[in-house]
Amino acid sequence: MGKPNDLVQGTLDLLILKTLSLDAMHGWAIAKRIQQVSGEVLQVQQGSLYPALHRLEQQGWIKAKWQESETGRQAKFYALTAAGRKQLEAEAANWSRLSAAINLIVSEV
Amino acid sequence: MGKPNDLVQGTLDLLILKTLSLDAMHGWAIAKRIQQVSGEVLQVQQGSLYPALHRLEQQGWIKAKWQESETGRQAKFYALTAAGRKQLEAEAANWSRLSAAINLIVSEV
DNA sequence: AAAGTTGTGTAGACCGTCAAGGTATCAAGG
DNA sequence: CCTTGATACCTTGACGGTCTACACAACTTT
Repeated sequence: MGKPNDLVQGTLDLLILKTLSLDAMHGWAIAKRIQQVSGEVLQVQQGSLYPALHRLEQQGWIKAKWQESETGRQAKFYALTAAGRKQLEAEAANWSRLSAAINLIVSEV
Repeated sequence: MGKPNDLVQGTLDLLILKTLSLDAMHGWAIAKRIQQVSGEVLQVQQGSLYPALHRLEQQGWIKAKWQESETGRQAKFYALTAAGRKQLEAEAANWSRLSAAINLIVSEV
């Protein structure tokens, strides 16, 4: 099933921020949730996930805290910051703008 | 105007193929047309355009022919091949699939 | 004469993703 | 007890598409 690309380049930050806006969770859970909600279409590789999380944390858009996971193990829970909420809005707007523009082309007659 | 990214990474091939499916045209005109049809949202830089055209030609999806442009100058006109039409279908389907999946996440409540 | 438009092209840097590996803990099955 | 699989974190290196910034050429406009 894994088609050529499992992600659209540049949208991972948006996906993570949006997912975290619903609930704080750890990296592993974020990946699982994106995969599940997208109907198994989007696959987040760990080599994409963790660098992205560190990137977002460094930008101050998310904040990490070690906590016990549902399975009783220590896991790094990420939560959206205020700046992250703003960034999410900006990225979501940008995505709408760009995907709408692309659809204009694709549906051209 | 010029936001961070003028394109969504990985969609340029689709945009070019789709544009050429309506009419054979030269590179410069392709870029202008994408920009115009998208309402000036999508900007195709020359450093993206020409490599992409060469890539597509090498894949056998488009074919070049020198012809006189509307302004009376020589220009390289590109036309979609049969394989290119197939590729366009595949890329369009993939875009639908992926963008729909992303929208599922983004519009999550 | 200079500047702008059309038109093609390249070089190098940038950066996000992917493939592939590593570490560790815990649960379940043989 | 030992292995397998799931959970959970992480890094390294390669890859590839896009961007910035150039260069070149011909023709038009100011």
